[in-house]
Amino acid sequence: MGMIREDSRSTQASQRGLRRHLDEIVHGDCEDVLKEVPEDSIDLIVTSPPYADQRKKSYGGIRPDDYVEWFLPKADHFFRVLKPEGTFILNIKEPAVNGERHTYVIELILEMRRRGWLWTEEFMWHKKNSYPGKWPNRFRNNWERLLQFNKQKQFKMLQEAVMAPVGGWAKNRLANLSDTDKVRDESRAGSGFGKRVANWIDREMVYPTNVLHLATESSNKQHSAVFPVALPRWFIKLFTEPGDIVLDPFIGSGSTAVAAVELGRHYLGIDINREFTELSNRRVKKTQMRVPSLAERRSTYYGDNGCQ
Amino acid sequence: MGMIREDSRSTQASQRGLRRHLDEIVHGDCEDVLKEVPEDSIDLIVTSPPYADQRKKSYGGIRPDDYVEWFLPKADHFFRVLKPEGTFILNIKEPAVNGERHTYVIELILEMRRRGWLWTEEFMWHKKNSYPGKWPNRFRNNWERLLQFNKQKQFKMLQEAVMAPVGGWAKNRLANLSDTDKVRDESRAGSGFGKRVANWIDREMVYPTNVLHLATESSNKQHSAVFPVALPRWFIKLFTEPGDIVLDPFIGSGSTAVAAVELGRHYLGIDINREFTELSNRRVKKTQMRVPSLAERRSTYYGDNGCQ
DNA sequence: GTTCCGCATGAATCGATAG
DNA sequence: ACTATCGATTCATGCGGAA
Repeated sequence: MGMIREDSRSTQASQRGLRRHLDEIVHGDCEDVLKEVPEDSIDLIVTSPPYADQRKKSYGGIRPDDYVEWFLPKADHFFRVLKPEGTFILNIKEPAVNGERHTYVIELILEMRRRGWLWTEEFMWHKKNSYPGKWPNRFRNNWERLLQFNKQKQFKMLQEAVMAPVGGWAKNRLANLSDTDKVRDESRAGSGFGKRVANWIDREMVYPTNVLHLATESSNKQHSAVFPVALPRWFIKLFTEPGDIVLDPFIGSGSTAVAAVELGRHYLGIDINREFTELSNRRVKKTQMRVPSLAERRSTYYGDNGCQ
Repeated sequence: MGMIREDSRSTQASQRGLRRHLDEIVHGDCEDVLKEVPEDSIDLIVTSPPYADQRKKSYGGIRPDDYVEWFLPKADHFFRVLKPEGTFILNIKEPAVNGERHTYVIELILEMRRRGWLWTEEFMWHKKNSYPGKWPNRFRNNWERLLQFNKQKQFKMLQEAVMAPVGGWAKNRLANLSDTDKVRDESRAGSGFGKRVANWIDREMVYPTNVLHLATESSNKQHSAVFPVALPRWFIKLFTEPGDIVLDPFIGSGSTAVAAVELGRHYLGIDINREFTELSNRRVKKTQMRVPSLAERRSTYYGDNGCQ
């Protein structure tokens, strides 16, 4: 445990079982795949597992009442492979069942604490564009939980990496810039908007809060990613350094791997659905081709957590 | 239960024990005071009880580990006095203790369900002005829970009363228009943009979500209420009709009573701290003097839940 | 009258110090 | 070792006075 700083570089990647899967998206049950991953080797786990669902489907068909039992053995594996100073971010939200919010998420928190996890924080994801709909006894759900678990009270956290422009007009100006605008302004090294952003970093940046304001990525042509890349990106910047290893055991459409590649981190993705692994592998490959420029740009700025 | 509509008017107020305290803020322990309130007589309970605290103080000195035990007998009283179709809104948030979020809130949810409550929904209060500070392992807390409990699956809910103008959405639409579009629109008819926005606000109303964006009234020198009036106001409009009865058993600076008066509902406030009851009684008196005009104005509009 | 600047004010949390 | 107290840190908001 005294060699944390050295471990956090890619020396860990040379370990046998891990090297086999490093920077890959593997098809399989994460419980099986993780058996081949050495203990204390992962810097960050960030994932959005299949939510509990009433009806049986090929993917994500866990009944709410069975969810805790289904999840706990996997959480044990996560505990084993996570570095002592690493972090586990779990995106989850209980559905309404029988007119009530189901209790499996809060039961899961209690059970994970009994198994050694620390429930360090609960971030709130405000989903700015939520699913439409109307019910007589309920409004649309517009938020999800981002549970932070750790193995010990001292964990790696790089708060400066996610500082955001100070509140008010500055934030709105930035939020309204499109990605292409950002690229254009950065590239024209001169008196563009990007340069002024750099000035603000020195003076007018504040630490964020535990509320994240992000829109879901709506209808991306290929895949319907409910887990927007900005979400893993934020936590990867916060809890890892370049060269560290990020694990997503339910990687779905690959957002976590995309974010890891963009930020120069290693990734290990797992999914039990073969189509998803193939899809996300293609998506990550595309990212890797355009990443050299992105890696530098994104690491300098891109530090907002949405609006407010 | 078949006379819900009649009961929801002030006929209930004629019952003996209730009439004694109606439209008053009473000094005492809510467990004692509520013994004098008949069962099934309250339409809405909305409250922000003292949060658990490490240190002992005169007000709010409950230790986190003792909180569930302290709260449950009170919750039993709330259950008794609440009408079958009534709602209980509980504003609460767990502090960080020993590097972790304490679990007493989620334990309380589980215990209240065992005692017959339905955990219908969890609204999220995004506190736009959160307490400052910086710590090595944690960001500032920027949200609190608003737990909704009910006695039965069918409860009174008047969704139209809290519909909000599309405001933010309209603004974003405008912001995303190209510059040339803006110029063209501004040049047109002089008055231009602002007027169009106003038209949209008047016309397009949408149902809110389960995320509320409100700032605390901390900077208010008269009464520094961490529970802003807008919060009880929103739930009173959503879950009661004019003439209904609202209970706040930990009324503090009186925000719930102020909102009830503004909206033409009866209130019953309780607080164990005598200074608070006197303060909030004065505050409510002031509200009652200016309310006749307010009641009409507020009931027509004032329906936003913050930014969005 | 507007706009702008300064200032007080928080449901906070951690780590150190003291009993 | 365990518990109570204290200092340091930090930012959105609304008020009041000034330009």
